[in-house]
Amino acid sequence: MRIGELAERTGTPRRMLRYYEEQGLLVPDRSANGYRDYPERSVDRVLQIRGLLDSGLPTRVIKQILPCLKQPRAIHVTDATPETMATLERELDRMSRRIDCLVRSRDAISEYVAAVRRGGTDGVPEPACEAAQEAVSGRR
DNA sequence: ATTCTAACA
DNA sequence: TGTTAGTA
Repeated sequence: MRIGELAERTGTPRRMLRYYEEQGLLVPDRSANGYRDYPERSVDRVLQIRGLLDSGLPTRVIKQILPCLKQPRAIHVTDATPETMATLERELDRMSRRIDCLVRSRDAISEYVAAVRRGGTDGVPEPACEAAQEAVSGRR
């Protein structure tokens, strides 16, 4: 399939699809006319890439483990070289920190939203306001 | 009509 | 990232 179809089927901008190629992730074949030609499996592959990206993994790390990933899903790296394992452990750490941050943000924003719904736009308790501001700005 | 590359602000 | 240009 060509880039347009893959873009629609994965909800990913063509621009990003070309970017992934630049970064060495999904490198498609080229048809005679020079158009990128993606195999069916690309749909899952793009979804997997996006999932990893959304999880905060940098493209360089994804590039490092993507070729080892088992077709469908599940992040089971086939050949676990010690270097790769070290990278993965570092990422695991970052993820945990990120999750903590997200939880704080969710709770703070949730509290703020609840406060606004119950009281007017003005009578919002200071604590909820500050907590939300803090969370949104990524501080702490 | 679609895609391609490259590059601007 | 949007977008535009000039192609194939």
